[in-house]
Amino acid sequence: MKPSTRYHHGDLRAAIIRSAMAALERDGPEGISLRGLAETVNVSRSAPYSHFRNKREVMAAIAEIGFDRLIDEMQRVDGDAPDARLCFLGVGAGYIRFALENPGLFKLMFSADLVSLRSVGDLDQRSARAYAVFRQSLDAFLLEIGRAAPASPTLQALAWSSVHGLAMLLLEDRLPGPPERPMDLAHAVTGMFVELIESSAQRA
Amino acid sequence: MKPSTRYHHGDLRAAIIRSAMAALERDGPEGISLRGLAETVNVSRSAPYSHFRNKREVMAAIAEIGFDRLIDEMQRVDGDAPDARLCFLGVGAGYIRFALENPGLFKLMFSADLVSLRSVGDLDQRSARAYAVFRQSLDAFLLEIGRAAPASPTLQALAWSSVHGLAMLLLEDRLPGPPERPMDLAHAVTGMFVELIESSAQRA
DNA sequence: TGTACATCAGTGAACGCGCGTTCACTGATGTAC
DNA sequence: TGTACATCAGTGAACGCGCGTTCACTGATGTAC
Repeated sequence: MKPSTRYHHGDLRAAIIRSAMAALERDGPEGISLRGLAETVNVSRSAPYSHFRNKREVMAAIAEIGFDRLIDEMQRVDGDAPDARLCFLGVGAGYIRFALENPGLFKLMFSADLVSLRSVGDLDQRSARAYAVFRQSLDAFLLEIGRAAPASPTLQALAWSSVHGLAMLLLEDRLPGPPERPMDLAHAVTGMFVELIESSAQRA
Repeated sequence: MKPSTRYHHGDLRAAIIRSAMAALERDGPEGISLRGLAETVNVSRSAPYSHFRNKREVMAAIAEIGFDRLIDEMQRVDGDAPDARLCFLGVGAGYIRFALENPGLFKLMFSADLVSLRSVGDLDQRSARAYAVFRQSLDAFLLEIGRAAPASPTLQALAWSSVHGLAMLLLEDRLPGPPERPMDLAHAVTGMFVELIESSAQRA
């Protein structure tokens, strides 16, 4: 049985996406080429065009999966306690862990040049869902500590920016004195954010 | 007088950098090519190699200038009061303003793929200086409100991440419900960060 | 159960493009005498 | 002041590369009769 000799691949679409994911982590978002993907999957250069209209569609498909995985990673709470505080900490840490473990994918997802959300409905929707997960866990935490429940747009932006910024800086190695255990820093930073919110809530 | 016909350009190095800056904001970091720069400056394709060893050196030179400008922008404090709190707010807002006004340059400066800091001594040094400006204004602010003066690595990372993350999300248009006046959000977010620190300081 | 046929995933060659970089060269400049 | 010459910024052609995409095609598949 030589599956690589078959005329019809079987599930080329899935194979291309799988290969694209691998290339993404190997060479980064810029390193992906349809020709390269086709070669990896042992298929002619034009074969991918039976499943995708163009390169942008492939990139969008990958980014879509990326947002699903990001959601999974955020919801994989560390502890098991249904404590809103721990839950929010888990979401924040999950966000950063996802970025560190899938740097290429993360960069792709958050690069306007590479994937323009607005043009692809499904992608836009999934990115919104990822954001909703983050926002809801923030709101639940606020509620738990007795503070004005739906976070203001400003607080939302501050919380999201903190996690996203730290992920970005760690990824691009732009943090002065880069930590040898990045996730330790991630936990420390999210922990400090939570403490700041808590102490400010006690005043209100 | 036809300066474009001269055999020797005069100051090709500066002209290339200037042209690169323009291309950066027009097409983004990926859109820059040495050939394109040469063409813009009306010079042969190989001419740039009299001033730069390769493309990486051009990118590094631009990024270097970028960090200098970032420092200027951070130090262009809004008010005139030598108030450490206002100063820190100005630094944070300056950081985000710089990113919004020079998106291509900002992305280049913080992209590990495009410019590897570690390999270029001068660049590394200037990026460190930019970070120092930020850290010092944070420390001054902490001092002013009577809190443990040199910020812990965790607090440094949180502060830097907040500003950087917000800049990045605004730049890549990844903030849900993108604000029509981004700098208003920038001021609100930095303002909230400062308030959180102040209220937590009152407890200690 | 057997055969004609429509479908469409995959082929292979080609189009046209832009890129970084090298190399032998040329011509302007300014310095030493 | 005038001239020989070293220097080196800039030329132009070429090398070799990888890319996205198109197009007429072929061969496997499965359905209708």
